[in-house]
Amino acid sequence: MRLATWNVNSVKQRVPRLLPWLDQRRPDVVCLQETKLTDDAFAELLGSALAERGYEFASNGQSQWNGVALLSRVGLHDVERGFAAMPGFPDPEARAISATCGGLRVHSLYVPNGRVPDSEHYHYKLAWLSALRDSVASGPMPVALCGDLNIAPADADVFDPVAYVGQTHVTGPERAALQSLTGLGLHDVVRERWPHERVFSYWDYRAGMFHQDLGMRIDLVLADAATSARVAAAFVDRQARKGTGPSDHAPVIVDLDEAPDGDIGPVVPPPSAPRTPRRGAKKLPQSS
DNA sequence: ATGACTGGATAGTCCAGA
Repeated sequence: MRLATWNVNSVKQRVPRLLPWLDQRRPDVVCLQETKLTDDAFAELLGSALAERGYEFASNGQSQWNGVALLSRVGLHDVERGFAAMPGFPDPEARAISATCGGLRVHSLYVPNGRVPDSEHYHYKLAWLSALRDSVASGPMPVALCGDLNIAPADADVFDPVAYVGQTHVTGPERAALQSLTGLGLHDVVRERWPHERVFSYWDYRAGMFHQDLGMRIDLVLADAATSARVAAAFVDRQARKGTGPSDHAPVIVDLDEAPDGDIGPVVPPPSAPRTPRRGAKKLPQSS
């Protein structure tokens, strides 16, 4: 099962990148963040294109800001928007959706930015993460938390740790909140696969930051031990950050081998299009 | 150069992102 998460920075603007990416990468389950559309507008924009590709979908959106969604062609059951005791600012925001897909409880998360350490937004971020932790602790297993966590887990996850001192995404309390999540027994599967490599998932649009690979790794997949033991490949799809009209985030893709007790796998057969790469296509980083 | 880019809402520019 191929699981992916992507902060698309407006799904309306990203349609010309999202649909070809679905056709090329053929993920079974996709977590989207920053869709920036209401649920009605999301269904209107993508409903038929997703159905053609065999995806069911569920979104939790609002106009203008935030918005998350799940796409799946391995089932989409027990959809929950938000989570128990999720704080608002002050009203609840569209930052979380979860569902059971192919036997896995999948969460698509867009953690609040935090803006400035010790600001109201920052404390909101920490409270939101704390409530998420409690919700996941009492929720179903196996589980994968996927999305834009807006925290760089370690100094190696930012291009210049010195430049980030005093900024959000790297502060002690944010990293402690992330550790409280992984303390539930969840594994940061991309970092475990690439323990020493420079791996980023976000690059500022400005000043050629992507071209210079000056970014951060803030888009994460956190999976329980049994699921992380199924990881066959885990990587950032940098190709999706290149070219015309990209998001400022790249997708994170995780391939899971079949579950020992029998993951039913895709319920919709893949289209018969050839899987051979284009001539001149560049190889993606693979896990073996 | 407390900037550079992009998106959304708006109708001039401002807020937000990270």
